[in-house]
Amino acid sequence: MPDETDGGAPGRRPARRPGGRTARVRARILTAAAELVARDGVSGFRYEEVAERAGVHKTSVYRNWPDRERLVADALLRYAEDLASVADTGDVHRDLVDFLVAMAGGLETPFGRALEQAVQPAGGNPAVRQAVAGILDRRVAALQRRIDAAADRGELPPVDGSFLGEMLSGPVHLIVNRGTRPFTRADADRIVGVVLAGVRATAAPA
Amino acid sequence: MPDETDGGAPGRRPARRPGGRTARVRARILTAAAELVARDGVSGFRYEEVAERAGVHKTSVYRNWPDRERLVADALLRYAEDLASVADTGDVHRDLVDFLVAMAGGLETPFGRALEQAVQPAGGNPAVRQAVAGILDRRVAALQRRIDAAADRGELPPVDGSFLGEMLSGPVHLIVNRGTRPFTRADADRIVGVVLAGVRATAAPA
DNA sequence: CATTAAAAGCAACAGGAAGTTGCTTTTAGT
DNA sequence: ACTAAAAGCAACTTCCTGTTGCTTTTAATG
Repeated sequence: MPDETDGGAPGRRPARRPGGRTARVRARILTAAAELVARDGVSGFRYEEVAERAGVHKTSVYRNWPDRERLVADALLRYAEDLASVADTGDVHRDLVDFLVAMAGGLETPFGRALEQAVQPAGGNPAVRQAVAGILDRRVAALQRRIDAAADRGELPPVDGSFLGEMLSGPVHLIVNRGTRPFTRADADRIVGVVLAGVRATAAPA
Repeated sequence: MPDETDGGAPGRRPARRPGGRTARVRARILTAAAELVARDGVSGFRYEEVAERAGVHKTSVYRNWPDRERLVADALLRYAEDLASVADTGDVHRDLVDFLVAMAGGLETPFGRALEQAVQPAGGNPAVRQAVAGILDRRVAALQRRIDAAADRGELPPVDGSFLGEMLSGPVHLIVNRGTRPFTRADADRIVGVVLAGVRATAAPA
């Protein structure tokens, strides 16, 4: 995650110094920020508390991240790597159900909620939103690959993978975001069942 | 101290006065708050600006709504009446597509985004969340009635209306919330097509 | 229409976080 | 070992939140 590597022209010698202490300080800040964002949401975490928790002075936080939104985004991105992946056991239905259950689990996490909040179009730097949206989309991409594989094998008719991804994950997001009831494996099973049946029926109308 | 029930029963005569000016002031505050919430999101609107926009003194806002979250909720609820309804032309598919398009239109509104934000489990008074969730759910209820009507006529197999509602509106929320591309009637048509086909296929297998 | 108390207006607070600045100290890179 | 980049530090200013005591308006009541 090199963000501010030199301006560009190599001419200047003045020696930037991303090593050693600086790197340590930045890492601690990001960790602290991520924890606080997960705890308090995107709005609601405080610079001073970040500094305190990171064991770093307030000004160091401000000077490294003059933009609050960027700090949030960098913190989220740093911890966004552990995303659910999609297995390929040969049984599409089962693989998709597993994926949805894993995805729901991730979304229910405080951290997942923070990510979710960060992509909301209301409020927030557009650049940040796009960055976070990108990492969420990587999941969909994995899903799409799995679907394409199934289509190649004839398990499914050829379909638009991103559309199918939306059909599958939309209800999951809805249920988890509302938070009024837990998302269960039975939910995932019903969703996948209806969507796959629907895709098969509409693609091959007999 | 005969019948000085200050606390509970409506017996107390000391003349509360919800009429006239008070009502006007409260209405102006709610209007202003709703506009600002729509513009700046749930977090990000300021009491002082509410007061200014309402042409009312700051303390009047604070004294009427000591709780920030309650103010937001009341403002949202006041303007949440104009919700999309579901027609019944006899053609389920068409009715549902119309509904989804209308719903997407509502969600794309700054106001819709604010509502959406208010139900997020992260951050925010649980009571408020539940209130807002309630009004969003009224839409689903209308949807459910339409579906039940179709089932009665044999257009659809008997299904769990709330499940169907989630299947249909989930993808809409997802697409609109991401905000990366516009939601079109073609989207709605595809969604309804797949879901209805899926429901028919899974309920009447073979 | 006069009375009266509820509620609005007003001004002056305290408190806390955001953000800035000038200076000193540490330390990475040569 | 030297030097400048970056961290620490302290002392600000600014803005918003939330509160309080007092004055003025005005809705409700008779």
